[in-house]
Amino acid sequence: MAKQNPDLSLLFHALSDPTRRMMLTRLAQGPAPVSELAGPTGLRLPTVMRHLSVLEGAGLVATQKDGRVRSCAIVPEALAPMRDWLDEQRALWEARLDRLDDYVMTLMKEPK
Amino acid sequence: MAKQNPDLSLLFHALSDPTRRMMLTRLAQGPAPVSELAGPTGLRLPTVMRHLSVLEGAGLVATQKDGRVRSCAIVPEALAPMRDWLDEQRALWEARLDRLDDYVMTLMKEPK
DNA sequence: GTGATACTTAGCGATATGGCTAAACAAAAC
DNA sequence: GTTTTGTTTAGCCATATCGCTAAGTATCAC
Repeated sequence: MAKQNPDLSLLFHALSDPTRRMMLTRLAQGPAPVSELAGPTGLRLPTVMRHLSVLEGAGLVATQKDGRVRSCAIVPEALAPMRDWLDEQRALWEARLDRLDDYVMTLMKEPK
Repeated sequence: MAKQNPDLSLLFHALSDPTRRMMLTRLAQGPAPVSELAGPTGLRLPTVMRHLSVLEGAGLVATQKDGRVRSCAIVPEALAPMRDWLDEQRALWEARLDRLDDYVMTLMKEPK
């Protein structure tokens, strides 16, 4: 089986961890250095670094180093593929429900 | 750290695998027995069963057994929490951008 | 230049994940 | 009642994930 949309896999996987979602939510309020990101999690810095790199790998967060401080910021457009998938999926389901409607209508109009 | 929304974690995790997304997409066309679900994946049945139970655990799929056949169907409303999270997150980001605008405006209006 | 600060790298341990085969089970089909 | 069909369970293997500590490295403050 082909890999088909590894982006989505990375994205969903990045979001599947509460710590990472917490970090994202914090970053939604504005950029922050790594330690400030780590604070609320109660986790050690290396652990947080790992989560951060997962978020970066998924394209959800961009970072840059300023002196000895690494500043982290959210990448708003990164969620677009997820939204697209969601919409596409909903469209498929609705199409199915429509076809089901048609089918039922056909049955009802069936002579006898 | 508290667990905060394990539902979301389950949901995102379930969606982070291409095989599971493929299965979902197939199910969007209508209910299917396990073997039909397995076919396109090229994976063995026990493997597919595992994926299926992850999807079930996340509430994305409901199944029922009819004789020796297990019929699987999508649960459309299961994606709602994800959509909510997405919207909430977008709201946060937009709020932030608004505040940034305000800040910039304040700076511009600052008398000297 | 010495020390504190802010990461960063290396590496370990426990558990989870994703694939498999082999063997069991249960309902149909014959 | 035996065989086929459609799962299901048990268990193995390789790799990935998530936490940690300990020991770097690189700036900044004195």
